[in-house]
Amino acid sequence: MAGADKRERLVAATEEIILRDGYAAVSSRRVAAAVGIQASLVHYYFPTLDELFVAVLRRRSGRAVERMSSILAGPEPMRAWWRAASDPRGSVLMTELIAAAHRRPALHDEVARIASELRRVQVGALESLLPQYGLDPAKFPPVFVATAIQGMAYAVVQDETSGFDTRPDEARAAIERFVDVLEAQRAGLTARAVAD
Amino acid sequence: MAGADKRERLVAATEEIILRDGYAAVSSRRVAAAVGIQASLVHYYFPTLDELFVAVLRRRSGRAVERMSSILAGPEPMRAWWRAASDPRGSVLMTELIAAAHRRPALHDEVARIASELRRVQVGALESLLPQYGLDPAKFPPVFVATAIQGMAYAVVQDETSGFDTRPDEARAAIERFVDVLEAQRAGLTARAVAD
DNA sequence: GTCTATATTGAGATAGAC
DNA sequence: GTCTATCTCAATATAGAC
Repeated sequence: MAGADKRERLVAATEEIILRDGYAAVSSRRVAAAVGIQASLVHYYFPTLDELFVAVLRRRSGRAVERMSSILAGPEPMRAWWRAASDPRGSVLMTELIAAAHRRPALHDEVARIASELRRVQVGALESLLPQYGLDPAKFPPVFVATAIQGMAYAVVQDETSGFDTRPDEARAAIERFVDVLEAQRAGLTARAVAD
Repeated sequence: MAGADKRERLVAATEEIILRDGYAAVSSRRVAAAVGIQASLVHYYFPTLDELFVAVLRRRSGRAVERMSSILAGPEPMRAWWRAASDPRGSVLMTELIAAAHRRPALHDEVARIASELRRVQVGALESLLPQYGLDPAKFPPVFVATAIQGMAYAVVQDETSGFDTRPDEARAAIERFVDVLEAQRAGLTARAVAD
């Protein structure tokens, strides 16, 4: 079988295990079983488990910075950002990878690099976007807004996927109504700016 | 040695291990070493590791609901809430326990119970508090506000403790300035209400 | 590339002496 | 309560045949 294909299947299987049972459930045996091969072959493709974890991260967030840039340059940046941030699979996976990075230096460095670049892109875009949304950057600086979006997405997804009875569906609905208001405000404000 | 004391020391040691290296680093051997006893004695006090994890949770959040109630009934509810939510130790510990609960049903049920009760108390208090802060519950319902506080605390603490270069210190400062504004608004509004 | 076999380490948990 | 000793299982990783 083609090596590239098997690599891909191993990474995909690992992602599924993480999503289903958490990062601590990942082992060469279990990944091998999911793909239908022997455990030692996992080590042929990924000599250490750390490299497998890093591959899972890269697969998910390889184009994360570019995607975030295009989201922020698109027609409804806030709505698109919220949608991307509150995607259950992506959010849960990142939470798990960050937790796993606790004891895996290679993974930690990679997560840190991506987190830093994403924040840089977000802050840069928000500097010009916030006034368009009618938000005063003196009151709500870019880092505040970025932290709020990311944090609320974490909280909602975690409660949803963990099955906590904290009314996360109501929270999600309220957040989306707020995004509606923001996008409507921006549409009004930018229309007026064009008219001037 | 007194049994209660040793139990307490085991739970405290487990908490330290979780905070330092994550929940996956907890093992009977490692906890025993931290306390200076044999691994088998850990199983004498906590027959299964699940019970040890639950004990860590109970120790931290045994009075969590009462504490949250008194925070919300205190003089500056938002400030106190933010301070409690953004405490690094508590936040990291809860994140790890929720992740560990992924594969530990007993722990999951206990976390879910506490999360649900906390949210109920928070929402109940916010119904009367939000107007005092000048926040329209139609725009920002209690579940929205509760999710925002908890989520932003998660995000800030995670970036701070993981050492991510996402400018979490600036985010924390901006959030605290916003809390200042909210508390000042409430002070003004409630003073006016008393004057009427 | 893929396998079998194995070295090594550590895990959770139990038995039984003291 | 606390220990030593041990069972059983699974982990990462490597060696070497094919």
